[in-house]
Amino acid sequence: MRFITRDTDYALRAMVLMARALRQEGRKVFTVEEIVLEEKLPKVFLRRILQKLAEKNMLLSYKGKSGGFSFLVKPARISIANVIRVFQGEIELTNCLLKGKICPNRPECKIRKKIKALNSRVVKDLENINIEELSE
Amino acid sequence: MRFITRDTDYALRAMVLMARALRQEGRKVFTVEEIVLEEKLPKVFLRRILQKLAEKNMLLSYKGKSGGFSFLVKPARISIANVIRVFQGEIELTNCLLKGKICPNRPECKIRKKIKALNSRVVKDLENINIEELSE
DNA sequence: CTTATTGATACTATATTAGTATCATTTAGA
DNA sequence: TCTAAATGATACTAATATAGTATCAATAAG
Repeated sequence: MRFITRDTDYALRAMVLMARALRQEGRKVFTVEEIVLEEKLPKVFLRRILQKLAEKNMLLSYKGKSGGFSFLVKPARISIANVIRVFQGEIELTNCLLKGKICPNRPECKIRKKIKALNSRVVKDLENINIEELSE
Repeated sequence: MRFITRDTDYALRAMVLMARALRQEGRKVFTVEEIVLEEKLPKVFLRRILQKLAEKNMLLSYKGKSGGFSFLVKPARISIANVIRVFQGEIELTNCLLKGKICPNRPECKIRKKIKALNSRVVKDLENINIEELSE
């Protein structure tokens, strides 16, 4: 089962790396190249990922020579849930039941309700894990 | 995000239907055709799904004329977790970190530990929702 | 025996995921 | 001012997973 896709995974790793260097060495700006060397990730793919995080106002990007990416939001305020949402959309365990096509006759389906309650807990948990603590 | 695939979804619906008819009318054996008519599902696809449930010893199949499927295990003892496992394998939110390829340098990765704890809770929750109660 | 059923398996279609290629734009610094 | 190093944007390709169809074999009730 795929819960976290590679987009999300790479984004988390890149930011965890950045958060650690920020805390330990005060380093703020990272190029894609630097992160790729540390983490051994596909370069252009990671670039697009960081671009998206910048577009979503988690990171700040600097174009041109000696450019790169830094945090716009403090690592402590970026949760795993936030990152998942950027790349995978809303966290939704009940996809099977919410679309008319698949479950047209069950407006008050029990499976749905049960899974929704579970979903809320999962989301809450994911909201409570942030990049800062992951970097410690 | 895809948590429950259509296999799992159809399997749950078919069994919920069967459990309800069993409780309400004492009906035990259902043909694929009957379930398909009620739930509007693709026939051959559902057949394969029920075959798999039989293979995994949740259902019992009867071949030949007036054959069909019945429960081998009581609906109350079949959890959503059981069904997910049949079609999607072990419930594993940390697929991103457990495969050597993707995360070779982090044997004690923090993200992994956190998500593992979350995973345990999700599994526990899914173990506690069964077909019988879904049919009520 | 015939027919309605499941068993098994090969095939196809579609969607998603993962990644590459390429060119445009920006900007620091020689 | 020019160049090189960086991100921005977008189109393309490959691999994988998901969802389903088609078909024939085996079985067993009546």
